[in-house]
Amino acid sequence: MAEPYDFKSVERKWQERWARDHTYAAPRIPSRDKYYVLEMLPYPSGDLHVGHAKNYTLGDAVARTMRMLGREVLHPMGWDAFGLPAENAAIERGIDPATWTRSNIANMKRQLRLMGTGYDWSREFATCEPEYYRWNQWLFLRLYERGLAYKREAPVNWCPHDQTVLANEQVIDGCCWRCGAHVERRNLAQWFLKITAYADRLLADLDRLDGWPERTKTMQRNWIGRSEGVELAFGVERTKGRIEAFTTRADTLFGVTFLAIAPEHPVIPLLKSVISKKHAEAIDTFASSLRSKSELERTSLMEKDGLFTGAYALNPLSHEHVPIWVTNYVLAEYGTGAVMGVPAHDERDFDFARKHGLPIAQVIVPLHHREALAPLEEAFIGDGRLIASDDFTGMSSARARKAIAQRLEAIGAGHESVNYKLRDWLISRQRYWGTPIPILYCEKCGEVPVPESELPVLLPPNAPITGEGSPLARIPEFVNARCPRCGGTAKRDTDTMDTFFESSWYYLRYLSPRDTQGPWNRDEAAGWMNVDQYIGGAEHAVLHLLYSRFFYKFFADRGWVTGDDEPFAHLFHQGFVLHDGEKMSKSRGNVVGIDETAERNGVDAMRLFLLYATPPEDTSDWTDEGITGRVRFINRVWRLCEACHPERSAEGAKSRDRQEAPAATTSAEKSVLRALNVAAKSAIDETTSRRFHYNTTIARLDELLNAMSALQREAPESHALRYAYSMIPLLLAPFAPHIAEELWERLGHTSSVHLERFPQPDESLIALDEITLVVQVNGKIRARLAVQPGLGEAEALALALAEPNVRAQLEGNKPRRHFYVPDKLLNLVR
RNA sequence: GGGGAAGUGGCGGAACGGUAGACGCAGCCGCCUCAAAAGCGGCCGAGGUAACCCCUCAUGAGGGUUCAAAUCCCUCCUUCCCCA
Repeated sequence: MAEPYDFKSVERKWQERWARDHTYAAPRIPSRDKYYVLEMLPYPSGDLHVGHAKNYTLGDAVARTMRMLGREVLHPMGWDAFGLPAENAAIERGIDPATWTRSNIANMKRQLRLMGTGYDWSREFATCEPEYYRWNQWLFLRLYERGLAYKREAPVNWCPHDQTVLANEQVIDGCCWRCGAHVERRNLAQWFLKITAYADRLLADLDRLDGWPERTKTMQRNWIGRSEGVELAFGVERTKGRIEAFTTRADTLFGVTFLAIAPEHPVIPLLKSVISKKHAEAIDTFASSLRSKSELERTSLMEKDGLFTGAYALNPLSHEHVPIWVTNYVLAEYGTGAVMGVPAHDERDFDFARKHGLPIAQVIVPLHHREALAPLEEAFIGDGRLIASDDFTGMSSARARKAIAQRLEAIGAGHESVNYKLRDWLISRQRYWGTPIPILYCEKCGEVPVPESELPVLLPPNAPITGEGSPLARIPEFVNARCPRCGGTAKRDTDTMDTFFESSWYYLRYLSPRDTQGPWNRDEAAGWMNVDQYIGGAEHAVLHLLYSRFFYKFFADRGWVTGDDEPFAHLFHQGFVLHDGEKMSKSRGNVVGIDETAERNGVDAMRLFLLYATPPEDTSDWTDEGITGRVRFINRVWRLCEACHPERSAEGAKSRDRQEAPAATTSAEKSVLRALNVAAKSAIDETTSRRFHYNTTIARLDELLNAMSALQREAPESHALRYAYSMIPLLLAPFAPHIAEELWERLGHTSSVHLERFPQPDESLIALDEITLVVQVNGKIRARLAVQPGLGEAEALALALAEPNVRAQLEGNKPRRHFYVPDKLLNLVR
């Protein structure tokens, strides 16, 4: 019995060799066909498990295959190192966030190497390094110059547990995305990035992103939420004030029976001048009861409620007086903070009118009707024909929307307008472990940007991190500064940036990670961008992936990047990994770690199993039985190749050159050569089509081993077998890089198999000598004919009609029609 | 409430309108062995048949398009994901 495969020492040996030789280093500027493949940079949370491994294994297999197909591959890795968990560790265990983060990075880097991934580590960086976040500050100032970063007081999502403000995207079901605490509303002065200035381009360019999953694009479209309509003004009676409202249904304007405004609406002080004291007090009570409620509660969870203000507004076209109500479901931040109430034609307005006894005025009827329907049981929300709408009566909804918009415009009471659900991106965080916002507040000069020469504004060490309030605000040496304009005393902004800021451009930093002249080198960016294949979880569909597109468009507008103004040409979302059908979590204690798996099964087996278990986009299940199949595979490869090993010394020198495929004579030999080429074709097709269903490729490798076993039993000295031995390392290289490298070396090669060319499939060796032609009668299989490929239609028909079973089914008749798919099937229709 | 994806043997899956179940896991039988493990070979959707052949049924349910549907279309059911 041959010695068993010692995966542990082989895997360690090659991981060390690859690190020593910089096997996966990419050139500064690509000289030929470049391929930039990137997995979303990880947050250094501590330990990697097999769920992470699935993501990185996929990216690694893609990178290795493309490299072997002759592309110049950039495959970098870094660390999204700012963020709350480091600070929480500081609060809970008194560990310095920087220390905690650094040790996690060291551990995770070790684990990534342990997985046998081929990254260009010379490009590694962590976003918490001053050399990185200085460029965050630099980019912030560039946005600031253009008016794309601005500060304003706004009601914000406040997490009472993490004591910080959250972006809308970080509020999940009314709760904090990180800690799950209930989110409240508060008013604070905050920094925003004006992503809304790019709303139209972010939406329109989705249509060009052919390499993105449709569902991700749909999510972004919904998030941007473009709607076309009319912005119109209602005059407030007995005042000179106006209330602006946006509607997509201008055709229902004559059906307005009330106006709903947010309790925070700026018109309220004006209303108070014309209403009774009792009404004014009631409004205040109502508003204060809502102040701490989250948006979700107000718009979805709470019952629609409201209060008549005592004031009336004037419909600009019908000149009707409509009561003004404050409601809990209209939000000051959305649109104009006011909504025209049309109970007959809007579900929410209908419910509200019923509850509060407001009139329901029908102005739209279905196209085939001429008069109002009997009292409505529910709102009629469809398009139709207008009734009771002055001279717009009789028009279709679509025509009336245009006509009414024009009339409003003519009388100066409105105009056509586009509204977006997308709101500006709030980036201020009252936290320590992030990029300080490079702004000073001078007693004389006001808001002053930190000059470029003074960047980076360093994060001070030894901050008092207690979990309450802003740590930076409690460090006088940090807060107190000189005004760069007047030299007087100034105070620093004590907020840090949302960590999504740094992850919106990190893919550019890999191109020149040590650059001191700019965030990236423009020549290298021109050479490498955009990212050819981006791989990461679907949970980032509207967060990171939208912010990155926004940033990149800004960079393109500034001329800092050239070519396409989209950063990611192709996007792939991998599915996650369960353990025995359950989600992996520390609390369940069912996390399958990288270290234990490497120890027990070897990482080549782990990588093969992760790719083999399911298509990569599907959820997969880690089971102990599942991986045994891949452990067997590895051992089987080893045994088969060891059987050939004694001949190595004699053949070694010869086998160093790429061998020609020997002529196969027996069917077992043909099977081996065919399986070899089929496997190569599968790997190439799955990669270049970007389907990445390597589960099928690995099944083809199983078949190759089966064919080789059969040939070995039959003719152990066969040249075809020896040829297969010489090719197997190349085929395995993208998926099981260690054993591939070891076998390659044992064949006598001195250079890395990962820098070799992948075998090009030979179609003539894939073709079969004899194929099975299926004969159907009326779509049901009635015979299988063993024929030569390329058989003509007439011959096929003649052979089929000679089959007894076919004749029996035809009952002596001639088929009326037939359909012939060459080399596949013949369907006879009776 | 809205949007999206998916339902195939005991299990993971394969089949990109043309032979349903590749490949693996589990199971069963055999070889090897004193024995076991490992390994190697074989069987493995359901029913009919002594049996090979062959026949019938079968891709969540029901309908449709087509010479031909797991695949395309419609309705429903279930599960998962995203958004509100």
